[in-house]
Amino acid sequence: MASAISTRPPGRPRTGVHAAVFAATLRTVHELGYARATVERIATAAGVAKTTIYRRWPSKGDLIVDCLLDAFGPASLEGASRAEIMSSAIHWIAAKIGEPGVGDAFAGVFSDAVSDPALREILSVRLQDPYRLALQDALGEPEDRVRFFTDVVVGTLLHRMGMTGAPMADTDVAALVGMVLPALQRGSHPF
Amino acid sequence: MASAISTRPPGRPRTGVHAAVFAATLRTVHELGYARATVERIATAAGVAKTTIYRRWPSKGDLIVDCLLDAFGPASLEGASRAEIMSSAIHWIAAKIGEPGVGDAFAGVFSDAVSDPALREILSVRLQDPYRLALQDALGEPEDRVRFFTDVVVGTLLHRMGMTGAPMADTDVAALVGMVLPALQRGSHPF
DNA sequence: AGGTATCGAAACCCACGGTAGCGAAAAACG
DNA sequence: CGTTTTTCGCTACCGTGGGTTTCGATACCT
Repeated sequence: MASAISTRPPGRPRTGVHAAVFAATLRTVHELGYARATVERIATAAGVAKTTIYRRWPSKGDLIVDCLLDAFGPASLEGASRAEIMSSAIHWIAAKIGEPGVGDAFAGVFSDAVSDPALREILSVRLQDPYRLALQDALGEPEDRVRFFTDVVVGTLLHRMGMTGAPMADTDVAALVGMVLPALQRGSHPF
Repeated sequence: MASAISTRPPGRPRTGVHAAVFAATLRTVHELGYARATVERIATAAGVAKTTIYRRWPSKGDLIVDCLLDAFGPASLEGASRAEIMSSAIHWIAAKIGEPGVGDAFAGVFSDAVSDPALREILSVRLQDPYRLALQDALGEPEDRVRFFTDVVVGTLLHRMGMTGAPMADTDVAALVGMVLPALQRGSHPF
């Protein structure tokens, strides 16, 4: 296969624009809300043409998911015991969702995904699955249980965000931890 | 104030169309999903003109909220103990969200509300507040606690619905109950 | 310089929420 | 019956936003 990789293709190279677009996305979503954060406005805020955005991301949903992946970064999942791991994971995702723009963007794509199976697939596979698999491994819990805990934690945080417009306060996050941990310890038979 | 009520106003009376529109709304949302359930399509499915819909409901959000109010009906909130009341409430809302069209409509309007403060107000005041107040009364719990439980229960159910496209299975609803009840019993200090 | 691929700008298409204007139909009243 | 009043369905329309197309300009490599 010829010289394969590492040979720079001919023509004008792409300008590195991901970082600027991600920053502009979060900033715009934070200032205007998800619905008013149009691709046009995001492009303008990033100092880039709308067409350039669509050359890199096939849809607004893909852009947001990539932006969230960049904002979340790798999961930490620290802790000596299963309880500590779960606790730190909840605090971690709550803090991330609390960052300006991140929560709005997350709730926004999730909303769009409800009636868009393709976007739902992207959201599920690219954003949630990696963290879910890491959690399964760290906790030694089966897939369904981790999915259940994910529904509870992320669902609660997003519902609060969606209804009040503000991220969940620390005391409530603590209450969430205090509610999930016993269920984790009890095992898979809460009856 | 003259003859006040009970005097029939002149002119052509309105055709009773609410029931047909509500049914058409749930059916259309169930078959096509929230995003494809346009007002135009709902009107056609109800055998009514789009303008007639907008003569009765100021926006699509109001229509959906009214439709959900009609579908939910009054809360039951039966049970001898606080635990039984909470348990029956969770099963009740889970069953309602599981009805064809209801969950999709709920998740859809919730999604729209994320970036639409006016719609969020409608959703909060007309749909959630009545049930929340009834729960506060029945459980004897303060507002913040009931809001927290609402976030957990509704958030979890909607997150599951949004990610999988299907309502939560009974065993998972039971697990949800098994997670919430101890927290309810523990009182407001889960530390 | 020549080849190639990207960039920005502008025009465009389409779907959808929501509005305006109109003639027709349905009731009440004389 | 005709007049009045209100609603009906229909069609045309507007604004916005996601996404595409086209085209000249520009940046890189050989």
